[in-house]
Amino acid sequence: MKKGKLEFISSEHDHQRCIAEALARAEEICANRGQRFTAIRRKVLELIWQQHKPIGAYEVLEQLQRQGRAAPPTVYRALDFLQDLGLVHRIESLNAFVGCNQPHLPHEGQFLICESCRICAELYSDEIHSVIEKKAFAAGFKVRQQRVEIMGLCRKCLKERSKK
Amino acid sequence: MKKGKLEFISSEHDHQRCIAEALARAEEICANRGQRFTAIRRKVLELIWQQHKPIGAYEVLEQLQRQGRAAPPTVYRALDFLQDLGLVHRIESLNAFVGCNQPHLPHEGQFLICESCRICAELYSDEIHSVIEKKAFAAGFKVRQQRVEIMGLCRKCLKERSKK
DNA sequence: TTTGAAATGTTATAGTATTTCGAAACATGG
DNA sequence: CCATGTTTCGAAATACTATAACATTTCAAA
Repeated sequence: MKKGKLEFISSEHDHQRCIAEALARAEEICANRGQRFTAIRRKVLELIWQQHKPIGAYEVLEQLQRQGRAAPPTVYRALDFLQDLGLVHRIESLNAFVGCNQPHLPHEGQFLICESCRICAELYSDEIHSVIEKKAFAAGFKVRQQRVEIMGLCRKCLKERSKK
Repeated sequence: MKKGKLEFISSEHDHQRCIAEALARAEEICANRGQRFTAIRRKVLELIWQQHKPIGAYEVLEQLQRQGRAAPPTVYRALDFLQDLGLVHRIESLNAFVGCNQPHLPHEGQFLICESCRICAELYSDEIHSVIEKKAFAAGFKVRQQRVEIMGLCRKCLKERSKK
């Protein structure tokens, strides 16, 4: 991932490696915080990272069930855990979950969601963050968390659309 | 409502009038667009405006049922209609709905949600809007809609908390 | 007054998330 | 190594949120 400038995932990127890195980061973060990165949690995180698209809890559940029994609470517990550690974000407008690329940095969620291909990328813009903070403060509001969800078309889908 | 600076709803504001104004605005907007402001739609909007807090669809349903039969689709249809006209916004992180103060202006949703008293106020910040637009554009993304949901404490709850 | 479109009624069902309680796995101190 | 308390997981039930599908009614324009 380039620094400073977000790029949508290119089709040629090595996704197996991408997943492996995410799992490695997760392992490290859990270790640092004395949390257990159990088999279920690892599997759920891995399933989420299969694509750069948000995935629903019940979709995760279905996948899990292909290798044994599982019930909704199993998935939701894992998702809660992963969210608490910043490894996964919930996309409110989709009721779905996506892996976080920068779990080591504390940040608020800023998401670009492509309505065509469903890919979801994260912005890490201090500028957006601070403008929101400023405006909220001006209204006498103390911010605990801010979520930004941006719907539209990613670069790739935009290009394809203009071809026609 | 003051211009330029958002104020959280003060407890002494004349809420009956507030509701009446919202209904009058709705009536006008419907008329302008050749849409029917039916009894159900009016009632649902009125229920939503009872408080400046987001209200769930099933809560609206319960209220509706106090004066006759009603089923979920009735409520969701009215909510869809009201959202299409900008009279109501959906707060994604709460699965709930809140009335819009500025339905005549096209705008994206920017919400301040108090986690203590649940009151929800809307920002109308061009600055937030344009910064998000700019950053998305820089990422090659074409924005169709943006949602900002800010969780924290409103002025009033903040003050009360500091008393203790 | 007919008629076609929009709105509503009704039943069923899909989709998302949590509660509750009990069993198992794990880390830690003795 | 065992006892013990804590965390994690299993399992069943249920709550909450939203939509599908089709019948019926309402309304306005021809």
